Amino acid sequence: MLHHGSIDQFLTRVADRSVVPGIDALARTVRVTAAREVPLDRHGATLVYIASGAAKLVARAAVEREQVAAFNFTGDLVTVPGPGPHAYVLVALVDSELVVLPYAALRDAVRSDPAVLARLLDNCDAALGRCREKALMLGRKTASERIACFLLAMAPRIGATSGAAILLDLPMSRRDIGDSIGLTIETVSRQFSLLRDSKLIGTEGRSKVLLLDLPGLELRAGYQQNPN
Amino acid sequence: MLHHGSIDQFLTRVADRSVVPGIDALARTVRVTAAREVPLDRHGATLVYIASGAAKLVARAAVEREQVAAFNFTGDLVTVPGPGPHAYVLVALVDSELVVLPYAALRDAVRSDPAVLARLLDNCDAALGRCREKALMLGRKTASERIACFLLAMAPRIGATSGAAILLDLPMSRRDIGDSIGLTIETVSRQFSLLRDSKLIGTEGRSKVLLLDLPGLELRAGYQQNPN
DNA sequence: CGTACAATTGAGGTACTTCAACTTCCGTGG
DNA sequence: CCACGGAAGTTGAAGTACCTCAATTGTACG
Repeated sequence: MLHHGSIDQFLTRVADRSVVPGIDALARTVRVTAAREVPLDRHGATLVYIASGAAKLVARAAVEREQVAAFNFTGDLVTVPGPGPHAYVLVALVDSELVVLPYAALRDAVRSDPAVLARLLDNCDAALGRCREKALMLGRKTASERIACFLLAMAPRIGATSGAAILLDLPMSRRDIGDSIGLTIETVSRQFSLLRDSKLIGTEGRSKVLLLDLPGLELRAGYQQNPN
Repeated sequence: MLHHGSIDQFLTRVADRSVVPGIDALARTVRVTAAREVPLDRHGATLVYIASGAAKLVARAAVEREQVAAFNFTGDLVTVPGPGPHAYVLVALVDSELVVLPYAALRDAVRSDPAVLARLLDNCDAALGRCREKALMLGRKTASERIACFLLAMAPRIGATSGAAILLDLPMSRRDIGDSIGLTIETVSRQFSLLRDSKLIGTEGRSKVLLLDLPGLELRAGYQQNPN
């Protein structure tokens, strides 16, 4: 039986094997071009696997007031919440290949499959951990701390080591960054300039950021060493 | 074999049965009095079941700058993150009975137990959903919207219907509320006063809040009906 | 009933936003 | 290859929502 390549990739990465009973009836492969919203069935939560590309999970607080709940990259698994007090949409940041599944139906299909459940739980734990760090940032950090936190959080996810420095090729705009960390584009821009002046980062073009001084950035981010 | 009552309760609620192999070696029952930090092994993440009481999960952004990541109540399951860029502690809001387990060891013990994994996943999904709503609130809502959101979020968790209204007996202080929604105690207090003046809520003593007008509060909270 | 702490209320300060103008980047077409 | 044009980003000046500091009032516990 023939699978689309993205679903194969999803199965081997998420289930550690090529077959999950009933998955073909659920999974749908979608190509989405940059800046386009991922089309979803809106009857409940949706699970999206990013076979390639990058996306932002956006919550609408009001017209012209959006909060980026998460950025996700190739290989990531995202759950998009269903109906609730606020509407969530997934928007591609670059041309992307995605596998889309209704979350409830998937959960039911893998109900007695501990390996897949464990994988989903790992993924959810990681997302929760990142979301808590984001909440901390949004609630109790200054603008300059937020930018440093943001860059440090991106480093392990999309950073490439470049000598002693780390190179980030950010697929999101200043507006997306601002919507993610609760600032305006102007404030984001000013803070980037300040970090550049402090020699903590270097920039190249619109999207490339070079993290020059990680300890300095961690200090700026207000990272507290866990005292234990 | 004799279990402590709280562990029994944990097992029947989380595993839907009274036995999980190896659980006795892992689980520890703890009584914590109000305002006390829950003692945890700090080698990794910890799972805490609240057999009775209430607790706040606190992240330290800096000295005198705390963010409440979550409030949890009787019957809730909380994962406390282990070492990372910021330190997390769980603090009892009232006298509480808790079951404490090292998360990694528990995960290993239930590795091939789909029922427990599914329960943990349900719990994590719910926590992630609430955390995302909190991030939205912290990033893009005004002070008055935040208070309304907070009260509406508490309603289904600890609210008691009182005629057409909902009565909340809040176990947390104004400072805790402020640390949860990213405001100072003074701003929280002022917003409570404004809501009272608008007849959207009533208050009684320090802790009791009566939600008088849910549609009005939802409007004030900036809830967007999911358009689908 | 008195004390200690929590909450409220007021006045002034500030970090970030808003509004505006300018500059840079980069894809497109000459 | 270079020039053009529009969007993205940067920088500056003024405004505002929330914070900080301070004093008062309220609440619950001994």
